[in-house]
Amino acid sequence: MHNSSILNRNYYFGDVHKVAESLLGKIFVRKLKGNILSGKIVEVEAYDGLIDEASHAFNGKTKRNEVMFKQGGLLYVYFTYGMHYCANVVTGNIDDPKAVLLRGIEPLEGIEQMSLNRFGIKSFTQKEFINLTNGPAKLCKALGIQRSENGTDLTGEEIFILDSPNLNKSEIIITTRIGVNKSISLPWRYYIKNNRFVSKK
DNA sequence: CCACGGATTGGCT
DNA sequence: GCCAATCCGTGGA
Repeated sequence: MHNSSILNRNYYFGDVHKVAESLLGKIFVRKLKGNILSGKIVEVEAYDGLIDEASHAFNGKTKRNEVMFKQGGLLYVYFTYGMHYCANVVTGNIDDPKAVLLRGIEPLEGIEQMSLNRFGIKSFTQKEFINLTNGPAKLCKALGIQRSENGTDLTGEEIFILDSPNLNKSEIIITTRIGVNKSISLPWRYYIKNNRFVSKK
C-alpha cells in the first residue's frame, strides 16, 4: 500500500514551527474498522505552548489539554462548539505543551468511507468531494476521529503519519491563523499553495 | 462571492 | 454563566 516509513518519535521532538511546515505533503493515515483512510496534509497551524496566548495550553494544564503536556508524537483531540472535534499533533518534550493543528488534508485512500462518515452516503458531488476534508472538524469527521482518539500514539498502528520529502519553499504559503482572537498577527499557519483542500486562502 | 447567525456541550472563570 | 483553534444554511450583491 505504501513504501515510505512511519514518522518516528524523534521527528515530533523538533521545533513546533519546523514540524508544522514539514508536515505539509506528508500522509496522514487512519486505520478504521479494517479500512485504511489516508490523505496528504495540506494545511496546518502551530500552537506554541506557554508563550502563545491562542494555545489551549497557555493557562496551564487542565483535564482537557493534558495530552499537550505529554511527550511529542501523540494526538491531541479536543471538542469545540458543542458538536465538532479537531485534531492536533503534539510536539516537543514533556511539560513543553506545543501542538500542530491539522486543518486540511487531500483524500487519498478510503474516500468512500470518508464520505460515509461525513455525509452518511458513499457517493458525492465534486463540490462535496472538496468539502470532505477541507477544515479541521471536517477532516476529523471524515476520518472518524473523536474523543476516544485523544492521546493516541502516532508511532503506533492505528493512526500514524508517513514520511515524504519536504516541499520546496516556493510551494508553501505562511500566514496568520484562523478562528483565534489572541495573537492574531503571528504567521503560524502553513499551507500548500494552490491546493483545493486548504480551508481558506 | 461574501456576511451573518444558529446549532449545541463541556471547560473554565 | 460565558463562550469556543467550527460548520452550514440562508439571503443578498
